[in-house]
Amino acid sequence: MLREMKLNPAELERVASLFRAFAEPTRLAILQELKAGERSVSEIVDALRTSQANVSKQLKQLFDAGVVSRRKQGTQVIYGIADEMIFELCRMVCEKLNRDAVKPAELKF
Amino acid sequence: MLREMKLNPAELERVASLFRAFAEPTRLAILQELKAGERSVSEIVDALRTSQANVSKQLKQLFDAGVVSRRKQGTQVIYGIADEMIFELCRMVCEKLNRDAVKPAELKF
DNA sequence: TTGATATATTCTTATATCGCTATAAAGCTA
DNA sequence: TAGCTTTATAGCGATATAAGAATATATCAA
Repeated sequence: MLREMKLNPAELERVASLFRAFAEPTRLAILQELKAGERSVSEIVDALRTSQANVSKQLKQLFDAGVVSRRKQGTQVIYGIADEMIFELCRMVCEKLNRDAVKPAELKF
Repeated sequence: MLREMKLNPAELERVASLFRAFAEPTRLAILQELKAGERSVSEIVDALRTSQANVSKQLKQLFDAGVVSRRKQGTQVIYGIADEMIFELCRMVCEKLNRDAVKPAELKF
């Protein structure tokens, strides 16, 4: 028997919170880098155009949201995707944007 | 031939912007109301625990994001879901939260 | 131990946004 | 027209957060 209930405020906040992890261009850029495979923080910094401190901070948010995983390797910290559903989400969002757009250029995460 | 490209900053901002529409509990609560069918603004206000001004503002954000549709009916404005993909997104997010959780209570949008 | 490298954290500033109150605008109806 | 209802908007205070600069922490090498 399927429940068809409305989420309470606390549950809505948890859902909103996970969406919030994807609601920022820098974090999406990080996820794009990790799509090809695991990366150390400095590799991500080199690939993006922002500071190491900022990358570290955004990675922490992604980690706390359960979006990325990490492991220490000597002095480095290697980050990876914790759940592939992330890319399915991004794909669906891009598809919607492409449907809505007046066709400027197709987006594909 | 499938493109496997990285989105540029402007494209990432568009994707982030759509995620942002879902990154707020009040807007999710509105979407939950609309899940059962079209609603006027005042019907939504009655269902939620916030002001008419706030509902109106959040509806505007959802509308601008292409998430809800609207039509005037006399003095009322009737809002509805513009794209059912929304619920698929919410479903996937809830499923991930349920996977991650130490099983407090299953979420289902 | 000293120094170098890699990552995280703290502090600060700037900006965005949530929600409130008050008000405006638009459409009915008497 | 006047008054009522419905919705939208403007202005405000409080809070959140993105990003930079500086600093702290940890690991490794010499």
